[in-house]
Amino acid sequence: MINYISLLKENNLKATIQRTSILKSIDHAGHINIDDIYDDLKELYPTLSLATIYKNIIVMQENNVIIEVPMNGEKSKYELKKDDHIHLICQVCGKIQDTEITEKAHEALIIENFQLNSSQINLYGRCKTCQSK
Amino acid sequence: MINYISLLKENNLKATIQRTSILKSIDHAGHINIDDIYDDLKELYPTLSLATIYKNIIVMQENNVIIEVPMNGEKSKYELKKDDHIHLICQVCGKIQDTEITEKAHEALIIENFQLNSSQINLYGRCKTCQSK
DNA sequence: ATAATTGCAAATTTTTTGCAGGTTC
DNA sequence: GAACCTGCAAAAAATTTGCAATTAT
Repeated sequence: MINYISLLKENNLKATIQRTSILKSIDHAGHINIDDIYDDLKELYPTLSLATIYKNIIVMQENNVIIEVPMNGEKSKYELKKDDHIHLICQVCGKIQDTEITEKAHEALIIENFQLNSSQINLYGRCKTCQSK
Repeated sequence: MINYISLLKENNLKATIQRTSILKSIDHAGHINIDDIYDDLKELYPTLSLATIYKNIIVMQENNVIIEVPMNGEKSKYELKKDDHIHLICQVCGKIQDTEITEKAHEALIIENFQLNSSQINLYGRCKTCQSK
């Protein structure tokens, strides 16, 4: 159970209800875009504005609370900041699942003459559930 | 030397001067976004419109001539269609370099319960040139 | 000759901005 | 109480659409 208030304060951001709600929405969804965050929250917080979400997505990225996941042919999604990992994106149901970068994979991505800092790995295919259909 | 006319025709698209020019622009740049394609071409073809570029980027993606490369915090870039590969993105100079997915890396990305179809791997760091600064 | 494509302008959608009032620490 | 944050409305930026004229095959 993540404490969104501490998470924000640790990263030098004031803990407003809007920010904690956005984080909760991202956390629950795993990966979610701005419009879906808005849809998710506007019932509970009818005065919440899209502009506020946009502003906070920017500032929370800058302060390392969340990470952008750019998507092919659709709006970027966002996830809570965590160590580099692999996204398994199901082309049937659209679900995004996280999986760790194994030691073996890590070694395989050591490339000559390139000083690696971070990685973004998206694998497209069929998830377990959609394979049995 | 790529023949853009054949490339288009092989993929069921009419070879217009606008399309071949866009492909030439993408090919020369390696990875380029829509605005930069427009800037690149508008001097040579002053009547070329951004709308035409947008329309063609969509149709050329659908017909497997080009691929979208979604970018963090900026507009998507496009590249000519080719086998899956790794992008080495330099965080200093911004340059994007392609490198092949080795057999070892390929094996390391075989993940249980996921039927892999294609991959998108972006590695962020420092290119060779920027390391020696 | 036919069907598809272009370029323009207009419409729509997405994102950013300015600022008065409110909130957090 | 100082600094920051929110929500609104308006502005700006990005993308899509409709259609008459043009072009590719």
